[in-house]
Amino acid sequence: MARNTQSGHDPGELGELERSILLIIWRKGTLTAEQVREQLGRPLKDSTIRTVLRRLEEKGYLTHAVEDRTFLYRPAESRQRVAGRAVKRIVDWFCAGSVEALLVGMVDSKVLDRDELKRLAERIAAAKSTPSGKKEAKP
Amino acid sequence: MARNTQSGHDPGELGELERSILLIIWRKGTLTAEQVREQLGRPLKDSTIRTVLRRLEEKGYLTHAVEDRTFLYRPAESRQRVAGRAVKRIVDWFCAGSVEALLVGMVDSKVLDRDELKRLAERIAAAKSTPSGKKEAKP
DNA sequence: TTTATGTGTTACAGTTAGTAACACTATGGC
DNA sequence: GCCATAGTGTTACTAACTGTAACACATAAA
Repeated sequence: MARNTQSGHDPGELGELERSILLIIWRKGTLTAEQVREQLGRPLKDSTIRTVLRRLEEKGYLTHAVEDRTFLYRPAESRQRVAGRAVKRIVDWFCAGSVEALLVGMVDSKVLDRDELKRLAERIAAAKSTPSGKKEAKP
Repeated sequence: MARNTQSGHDPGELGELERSILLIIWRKGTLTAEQVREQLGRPLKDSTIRTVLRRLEEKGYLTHAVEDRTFLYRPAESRQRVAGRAVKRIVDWFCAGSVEALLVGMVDSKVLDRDELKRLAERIAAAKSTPSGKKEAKP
């Protein structure tokens, strides 16, 4: 046996190419395989691109709609949402579920500055604590 | 070609068993292969345990000292520090380096509650902004 | 010297990501 | 109606990584 065996999908399982492609789609919104290929710097056959796109869809990161006989791929979830879940996984694994421990760890490993954290927290709390109609992509 | 090809080490690359063992060592501090085996619930041969321990050391998560002809494994880094770096990787990949975006994502995906975030931030800021001798494991 | 106990080496199988060829199908131009 | 083109579906091969372990070697204890 080998490799993760994770139930749900979550990044970290993404390879380099998958990630690049996913990022491109997040950036552009909706793309065909061909367009993705153009965006990528690397010279890859389009069967390659399409295989990766299909896998990303299987893993739940993308969806597609068929328009005029062509697949239009779109993100199935926002970048940040995916990132949020990825972090949750880390928190569960390495911080016994304690977000606080994680934040402390981030401060420790200089990923985040103490003061910055405080500022951000305030900003975020302020920005959204008043659900002033601000629509929100839901689960 | 396949699998990550990451330069530095970072979790996410850890398999289930590796993670379990790493967690045990973080919990207990210093252990021999045998002790690790006892801690694990599963019935694994000790060559298995030792292989995994060696790999974890190669990856930089553990160190060992030889005492009386026996290997004593210890964490090379704290759990939280490793978690912090893992999160940084995610932030870089999926949030273009913006921790703020990540925090927002966490709030979005319900990993973290807005208010909780604020409380934690304050607590953390308060707890350590006065480096009152509180020793700290350094990089 | 034999026996434990612990280490080093080597290996094999399963999974996944990177990469791609090839076959099949509409669709538009001639 | 026939063919070339564009796009899809299927299938496959390889390398890397993890889980799992056997086996050989060394040394301390009995």
